[in-house]
Amino acid sequence: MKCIVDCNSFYCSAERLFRPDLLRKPVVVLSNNDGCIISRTDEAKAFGVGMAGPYFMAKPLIDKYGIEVFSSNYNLYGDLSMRVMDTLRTLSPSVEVYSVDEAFLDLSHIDPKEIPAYSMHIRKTVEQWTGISVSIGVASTKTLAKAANHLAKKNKAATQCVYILADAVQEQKALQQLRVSSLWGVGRAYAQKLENLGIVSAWDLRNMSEEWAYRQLGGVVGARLIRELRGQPSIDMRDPLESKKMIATTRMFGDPVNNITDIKEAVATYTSRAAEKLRRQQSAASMISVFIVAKEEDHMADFHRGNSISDYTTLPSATSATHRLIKPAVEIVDRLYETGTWYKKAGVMLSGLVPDDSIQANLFAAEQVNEQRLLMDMVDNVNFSMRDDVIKFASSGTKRDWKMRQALRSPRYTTRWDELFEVK
DNA sequence: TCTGGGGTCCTAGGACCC
DNA sequence: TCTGGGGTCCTAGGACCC
Repeated sequence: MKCIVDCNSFYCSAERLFRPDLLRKPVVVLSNNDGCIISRTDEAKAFGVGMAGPYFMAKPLIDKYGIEVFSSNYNLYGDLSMRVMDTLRTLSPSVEVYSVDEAFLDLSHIDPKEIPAYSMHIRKTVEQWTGISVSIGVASTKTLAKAANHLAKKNKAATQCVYILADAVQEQKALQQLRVSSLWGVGRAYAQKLENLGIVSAWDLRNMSEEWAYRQLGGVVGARLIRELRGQPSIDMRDPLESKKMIATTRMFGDPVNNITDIKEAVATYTSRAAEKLRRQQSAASMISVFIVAKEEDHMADFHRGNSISDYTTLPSATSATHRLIKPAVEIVDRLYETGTWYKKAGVMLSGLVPDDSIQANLFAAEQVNEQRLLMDMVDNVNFSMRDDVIKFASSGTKRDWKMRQALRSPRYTTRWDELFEVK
């Protein structure tokens, strides 16, 4: 059996951990730049606060009901996420971290009769060890486990946050209750298409043929979805050692920017960030692309499809050295930038990733390459152990007008000595 | 006035090769 | 003057996820 463990309102729960006064109060957490609501507690939801909606639109509701608001604090969430995942790894030999707040567990080592008790044990252990409450779904496939999890969350009181689909009868009952739109793998576009075709419940979809799904729902992906819904495992557990195939760092600016120096500073900074991620997984990149997005005049326009222009450079040889990536990145900015235009966002993407050959003392690499790698390791270590970016490249700038807004961030209780939680 | 960031997989279609 | 079939590699774009 496959099990999904999902932290309840993760970012909000993380904030509450250090603010027990907010325990049963409505709380929301905002995206970078304080733009959207990306996490909300059940209490906030009950007041009608929507998910992923713009903050400014929910503001009246938030003020009216005195909802507590936080800017996102990724240092805190990342640290708590690690603790949750470490706990899960003591409970199953096979754990796939699916996102910052979710993991799949293989429970084939547990006797089927023991699964309800074991699931409850997982939930209680994580809560006791980390203070984070989780919801659990268990079923024969990942997709059905996600569906079970959805039902566990929908009625926390009755399910105690655990829902198990042990046989075909329970699967049918569950799928009949779910709309297609809440299935894992069915997004907005497909949900609309399916409902137009009169396929409303997850059970309706389960009863369509694989060939039909192949034609209507994106080829092999659609056919696989049908098999999963029928209880035929078709999405395997992923190898935890797999590394990323692309690394990106992209941000909205705090305020729109119209001079090339600011944009180059931002791009240099994002490149440093991306290069750190690259070195962490011991890869080197052979291609770098940069995009910048102009601020559109029409605010009603679909903001996700802004006027993005991009270009890329293929590097003479794969590298993970920050300075060798920054140079081509800012050269791309020169090609893209148009005088007089206001820009609101930029991003850097590293691809064509290969294992880094220049790691530590590689006897076969030129001495100079090893030196670069050692320098980078040193920079990473200092930046990790001290504060953000104690050491940075001059091209990243020092004043950073384009930096994002984070007006309401909580202290980094668990990762900064000077922001530790104080007990009086 | 104000709408996030970081990923994955898949398909279609063009360029090129023999 | 006529002009096949099969394969690979690449990019762009669409769909999805949290």
